[in-house]
Amino acid sequence: MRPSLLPLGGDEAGDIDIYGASHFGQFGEYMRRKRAKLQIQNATLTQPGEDTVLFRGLSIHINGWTQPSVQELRQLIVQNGGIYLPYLDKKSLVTHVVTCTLTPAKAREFKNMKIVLPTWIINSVKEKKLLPWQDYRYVHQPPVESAQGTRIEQRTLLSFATNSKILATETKLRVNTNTTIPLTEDSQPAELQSKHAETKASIPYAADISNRNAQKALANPEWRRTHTSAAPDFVEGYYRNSRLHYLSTWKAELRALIAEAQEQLEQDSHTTISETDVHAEMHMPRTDVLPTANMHEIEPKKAGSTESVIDKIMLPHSANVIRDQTNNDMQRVIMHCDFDCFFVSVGLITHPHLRGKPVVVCHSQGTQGGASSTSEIASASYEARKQGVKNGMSLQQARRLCPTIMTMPYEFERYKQLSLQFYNILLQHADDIQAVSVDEALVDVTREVRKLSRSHRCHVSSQPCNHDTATELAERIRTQVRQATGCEISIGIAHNILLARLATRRAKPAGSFHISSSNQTSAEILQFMSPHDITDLPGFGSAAKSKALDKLGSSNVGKLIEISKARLCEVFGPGNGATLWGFIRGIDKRPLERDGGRRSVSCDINYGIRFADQDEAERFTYQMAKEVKRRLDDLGMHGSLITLKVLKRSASAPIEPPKFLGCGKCDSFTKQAPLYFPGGRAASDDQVIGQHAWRLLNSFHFDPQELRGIGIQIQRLQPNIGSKGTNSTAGAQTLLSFGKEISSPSSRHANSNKTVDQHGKQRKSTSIPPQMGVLRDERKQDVARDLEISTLSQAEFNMYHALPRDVKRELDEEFRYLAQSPVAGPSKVTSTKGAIEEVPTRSSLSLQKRNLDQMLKSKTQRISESELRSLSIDPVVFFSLPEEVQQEQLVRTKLSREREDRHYTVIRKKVLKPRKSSAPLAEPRLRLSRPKAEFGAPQPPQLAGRKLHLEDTQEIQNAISDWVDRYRHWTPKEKDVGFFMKHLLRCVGDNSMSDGGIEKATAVLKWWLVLLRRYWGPQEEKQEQGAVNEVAEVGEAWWRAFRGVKVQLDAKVRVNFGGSISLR
DNA sequence: ATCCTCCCCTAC
DNA sequence: TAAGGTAGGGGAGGAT
Ligand SMILES: Nc1ccn([C@H]2C[C@H](O)[C@@H](COP(=O)(O)OP(=O)(O)OP(=O)(O)O)O2)c(=O)n1
Ligand SMILES: [Mg+2]
Repeated sequence: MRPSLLPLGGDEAGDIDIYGASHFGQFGEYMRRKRAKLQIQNATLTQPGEDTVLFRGLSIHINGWTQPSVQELRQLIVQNGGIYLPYLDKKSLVTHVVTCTLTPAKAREFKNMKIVLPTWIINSVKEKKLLPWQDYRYVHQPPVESAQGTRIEQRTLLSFATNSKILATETKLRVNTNTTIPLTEDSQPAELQSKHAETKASIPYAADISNRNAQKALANPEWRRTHTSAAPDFVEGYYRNSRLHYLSTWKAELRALIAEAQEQLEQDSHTTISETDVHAEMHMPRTDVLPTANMHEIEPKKAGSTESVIDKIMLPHSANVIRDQTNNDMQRVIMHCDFDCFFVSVGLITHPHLRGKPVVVCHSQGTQGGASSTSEIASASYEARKQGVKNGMSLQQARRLCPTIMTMPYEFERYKQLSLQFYNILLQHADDIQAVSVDEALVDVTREVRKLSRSHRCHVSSQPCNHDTATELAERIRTQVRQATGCEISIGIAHNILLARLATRRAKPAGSFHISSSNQTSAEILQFMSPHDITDLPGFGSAAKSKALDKLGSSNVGKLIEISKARLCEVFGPGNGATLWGFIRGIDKRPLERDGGRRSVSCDINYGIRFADQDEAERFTYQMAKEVKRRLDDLGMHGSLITLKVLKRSASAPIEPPKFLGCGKCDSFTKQAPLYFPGGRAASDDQVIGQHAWRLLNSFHFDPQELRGIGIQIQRLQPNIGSKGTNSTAGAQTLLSFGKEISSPSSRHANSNKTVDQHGKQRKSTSIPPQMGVLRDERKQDVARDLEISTLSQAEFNMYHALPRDVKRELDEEFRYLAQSPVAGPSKVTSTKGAIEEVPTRSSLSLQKRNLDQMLKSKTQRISESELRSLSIDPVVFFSLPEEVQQEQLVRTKLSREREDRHYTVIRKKVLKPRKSSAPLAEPRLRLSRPKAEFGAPQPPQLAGRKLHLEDTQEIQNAISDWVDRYRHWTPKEKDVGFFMKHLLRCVGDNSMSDGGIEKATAVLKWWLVLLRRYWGPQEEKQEQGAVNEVAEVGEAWWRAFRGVKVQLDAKVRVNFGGSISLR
């Protein structure tokens, strides 16, 4: 009865990576890039002589082992005027590849290049003339017999195509000369080829034929001004129509929504449980999953049936078990739920007459574009898929495969609506849920499946229940979704995410499929895995496939199972290798992902970018900045780091790529800078972002006409002052209100009825149960926390515990002690680690005392401005906050202060960057929401440890201003001064060819001087002693630091250049 | 060792 | 004519 795990017959490996093939035209041109070092080394090798022109204009790469050696060949190339390319990357144009042997993967990669034997170099040098490379062409021998006929055919075609003369004078050698390729103007060569290439299409022939349709359109200046990035409202219009933009946006919204629901639930359960005993828990009102639907009837505590009591008491425990321990992985029940051809399914509701036909959703409608539309297909119906049509293909490609194809327009609003209904239904059944995308989610339904099983056993007494309750539940969910949305979903079920996802493929269309850990032996699971390709595994795509093919000889899971874990790690990296090793065996221990809070906000447009001049580019950049700012505002965030990304047409790409107004093959560049606002840390400002972005863009000095894509990313995010700071966004708001329409439902009686139940009002057992796992973690942490807190004064201790739970958790996260074990450290306490026991010194006591006083004051009366300032809190900002937040802020700041003063090692929960859990204690890390509200002012003043951006005067001034300004009430930290000095010293270093290094250092010092005079002018002359007041004391410390740095710099300058730096 | 930065890669 | 966006995992390699 159990489903077979053997591969289905029928379609199989014809896995053409269509998306990869057309995606940005970058194909599998995968090459690990290394930094420029080698190229520099190389430059030093060059000996420009008079007759070194043999290889002039040629860029030659040497692949793999060669005879003679790479070094020798390199020397020959370089000495004879050629450019040696140590690595193939997409930014350099290679003309020839020299090799003795080629792996099949490489052969594919180099398919369209001139591949020659080393003897070509040697003989050319010997004869002092450039010999025809064709005579030395490397011919790849397919390792096995295999019918590679087509490929060889293509090679032949290629060599013919490139057979045209090679002039030694060519500076940029075109890899492909198009003239011999017969193509009509509407059949795009790139797509033609990718269609029947069984490998990812490499650089297509004739890639340098400019798209004539596009050229024609762009030739009209008026058209260009209204239809491309030159248009004043291009950004807005573009985003209204970009499906990928919607996909990304929706995903973020859904994740935020779910995080919010979970957070609330967690809090509720904590509160209840921590204050009550198990009995009380039985009466605990369960909060519905939907944030909006929260007030629900309290469970009529009619613990009537044994069953319900068991549920109440046991379930949290099972949930607990599920949550953390890996050895219980086999017990989880994960469902992967995914709409069948989502956009098409939705579209069919309003276009019922197209049902059963090959249909796609794309922008181009009807006969628009004729047979040559490059419009991308977002979703194809299963009828269309039978003909080979795939999501992501261009319409013209699809028309070639299926001439009768029909199109439907996008209906973005409805996608979102239906998605919300879908999620609402899933939430009714979820212990935990991960939003994968608008049409797809991973749901942990362990609890409900268990419950169903139990009740089955009850009712069907003494039957060894070979009944698949998971599938039963899946079918019920499918029915629910069908009734609510009119669309089919498919569900894959398994005990882990990997298998659930793979099961979904089997389930589709309109079905469910269960890979049961109890019914399937591990051998069967291996058998199930074996026919898959590496690209079927989540997280492994075309680049992974190339690596596998290249370095391991196969991308098939059944073959890869023979590779050792160590080898996989070598090839794919330590993390990915281990993951892959598990995946190949059907093992996947990953928990469902939770939204950890936003870390960056960005917008990119890589379509329709066609500037005529700088002005257009500038205007566009400001449009983008405005968009980014809007997104930040919606999130209530701002950030202090900006990254600009630019796509520039690759030298080898045609002016107009095959895809209409696409970006084509591009080189990509990024540059980042700190983002400063005039008044300090205000909310974001689109003009300021625009200026930064434009300045960065300009710094590349690219021809505006060559630009093909622009992106602005903001990082190091912080909540805006006074902002609620929750994850709720405008989008989430919409979602929430939508959620209200769905009544909270239930599940306790769910097993008694098969219809979508009406008793929704009765109970809410459907809600997520209290998360015992989390609770447990929290308790564990409580211990640690109390330890830490014990170093606080009693008043602080009290206040700490009076804080709202979530705030406490935040503080806890934010300030963890690394040193908790009583390591008997050396009496010297410089190594900040493990110095705990030395702490209770007099100074710390007095510190406590002082804080106590301040704490008391802050509780009873308004804290004074000067006190605030002493904590580097801006009084104006402070008093504008709600009182609770004020308190939180005070405690937060004081905790931080005190601990630092005591030389504790404080691990700041990188509020800005809580990436990897570096958590030294408490292994299962409690996942927390982002800080709710935080001051912009007392930012952890982190100068050291981060890259200093000292590219231009503006940045220099900003960086120093920021530093001095933030610390103006404090003496500068030695560490920061040292860090700063080190950078300056490097500027005037001997080894670096730093042109302008001295100037830069001088500029820095000058600006520093300006600031010091501004703040502490009077102290400049005073030597040591006689600090009249605190301010003067601080000022003198700053001046001392300045003089110290100046002395060091002077010393080094004297050595390296003679003379000293003049600041005059 | 562990961090940080600057990428690449992946997914829908 | 079409609307190839985006957040986040992870790795390489340098800094600390
Ligand atoms: N290259 C792509 C892939 C997907 N999508 C959009 C349209 C899809 O309908 C939706 C969901 O993507 P899926 O991968 O789930 O594909 P479908 O739902 O269309 O088909 P199925 O899930 O049945 O395979 O995302 C898109 O716009 N472009
Ligand atoms: Mg789908």
